[in-house]
Amino acid sequence: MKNINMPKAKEKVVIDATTEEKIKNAARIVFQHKGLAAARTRDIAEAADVNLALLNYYFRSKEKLFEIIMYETLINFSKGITVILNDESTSIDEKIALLVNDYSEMLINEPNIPLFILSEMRNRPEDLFQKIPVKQLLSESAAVKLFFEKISDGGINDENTIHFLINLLSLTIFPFVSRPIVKTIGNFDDLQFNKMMEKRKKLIPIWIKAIMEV
Amino acid sequence: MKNINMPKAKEKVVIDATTEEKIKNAARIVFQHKGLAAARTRDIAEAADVNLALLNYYFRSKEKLFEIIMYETLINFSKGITVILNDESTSIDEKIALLVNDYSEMLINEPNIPLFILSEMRNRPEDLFQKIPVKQLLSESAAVKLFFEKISDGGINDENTIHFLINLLSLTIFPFVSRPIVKTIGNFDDLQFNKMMEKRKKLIPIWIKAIMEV
DNA sequence: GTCTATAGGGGGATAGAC
DNA sequence: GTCTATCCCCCTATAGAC
Repeated sequence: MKNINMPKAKEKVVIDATTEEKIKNAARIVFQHKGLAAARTRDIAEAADVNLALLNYYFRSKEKLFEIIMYETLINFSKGITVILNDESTSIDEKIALLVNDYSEMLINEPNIPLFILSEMRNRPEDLFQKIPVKQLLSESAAVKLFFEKISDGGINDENTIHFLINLLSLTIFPFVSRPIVKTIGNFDDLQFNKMMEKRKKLIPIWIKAIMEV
Repeated sequence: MKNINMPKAKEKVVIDATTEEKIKNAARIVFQHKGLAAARTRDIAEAADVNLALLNYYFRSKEKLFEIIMYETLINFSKGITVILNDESTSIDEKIALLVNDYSEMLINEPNIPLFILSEMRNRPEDLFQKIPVKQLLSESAAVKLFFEKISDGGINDENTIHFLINLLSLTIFPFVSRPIVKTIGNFDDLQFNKMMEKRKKLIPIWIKAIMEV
C-alpha cells in the first residue's frame, strides 16, 4: 500500500475548488455580468471549465442555479449593514462613514453587483423580497431602529429618514451603476475611476452631513 | 360614389397609429420593461396587436428594432440637457433647478428608462456611445462648456465637475433605478412614491448647493 | 461524478398565399 | 401590407455509457 499517505480526494478539495464551487463561482460572474436572460448555461460551463451536463447534475436547472446566486448575493450585500449598525460603540457619524467606506470598498471590487440586483428586480421584486426580507432585516433590529430614530424622530417611517437613506445609497451606489457613462464622459480607465471612488469614500459622509443640516 | 368624402386610409393614419408606429410603441414598452434578451418578438407583436410576421417586414430583425428604440431613447433622454444649458437668460442655480425638475418629471412618467439604458449599456458601452456620442454632445456646445467652467475652473475635465455631475445625476436618477426597493422599504404605492419624487424636485437643488459649498 | 450524444422546445425569421 | 404555416437554429435538459 504505497499510496496510503498520499493526499486523498477529500484533501485536494480544500485546495482546488470542488466542481460544485467552480460552477457557482462561474455562474456568479456570468449572471452578474449578463443577467439571467442573456446568460447561457454554456457560458457558465465554459467559464467554470466543466462539462455542461454537470450544471444540471448539481443544480437541476439554470433557474435554480440563478436563485442560489441571487440569494447569496443579496445576503452578502445586506449583511454588512446590520453588523455596522449594531455596533454600540460607534456614533451616528462614524456609522455613516463606515457604511460608505465598506460599501465603496465592496463595489470597487465587484462593481457589477448593484446593476445585477436592480435589473433582475425590475421584473419580479416580490419574488426577490420573499427570499430575503430586506425590510424586516432592517426594522427588526433594535440597534437599526435606534439608528433611524436618531436620524429623525419618526424613525424609518419618517419621510426625512427615507430621503436620508435614498441620498446615502444614491451617492454611494449610483456612480457604480453608471460606471460606463462616468468612464466615458470623464475619459477614465479603471484605475482612475477607482481612485475617484476612493476619494468619494471620504467626501460622501461630509456631503451627507451638509445635506442633513439644510 | 357614395364614399367619396369618407376619410381615406391616409387620413385615418393620423388618428390611429400606423402599423409601424404600433410596433415601435409596443417595442419601446416591452424592451424598456424586460431588456433586449428577455423580450420576445411574440410579446411585442401581441402588445402591438399586430401579426408577428410584420415585425420582420417593417424592421428586418429583433436587433434592428431594438437599436432603433435604444437610439430614440438616448436621443430623447439627452436632448433636454442642451436646451436648458444653452438658454443664456438663466443663472447656474436656475439651470440646475430646471434640469432636476425636467428629469424628475420625465422619470415620474417613464421610470423604467434609466435602468433600461444602464442595463443594456453594461455589456456594450462602446456600441451605444458610437451611436449617440454623449460626450461630444456635452462638450461641443459653447454654452455647456461655459456651464461646467462656472461649476469649476477646470471645466468638464476638473475632478470637482465630475463629482458635481455624478452627485446631481445620483440624487435625481437613482431613486427611480431603485424604485422597487424604495417602495418596499417605505411601504409606498405608486402615488406615494411619486409624491416623494415631487418633493425631491425642490430639495435636490438645495442639497446640491449645500454640497458644493462644503 | 463525469462524459457523449441527443431529445425536446422555444423563439426568430421567412416563404408564399391572399 | 397582412396573414398562415413552417423552417431551423440555439439552448436547456436528460439518457445512458463509462
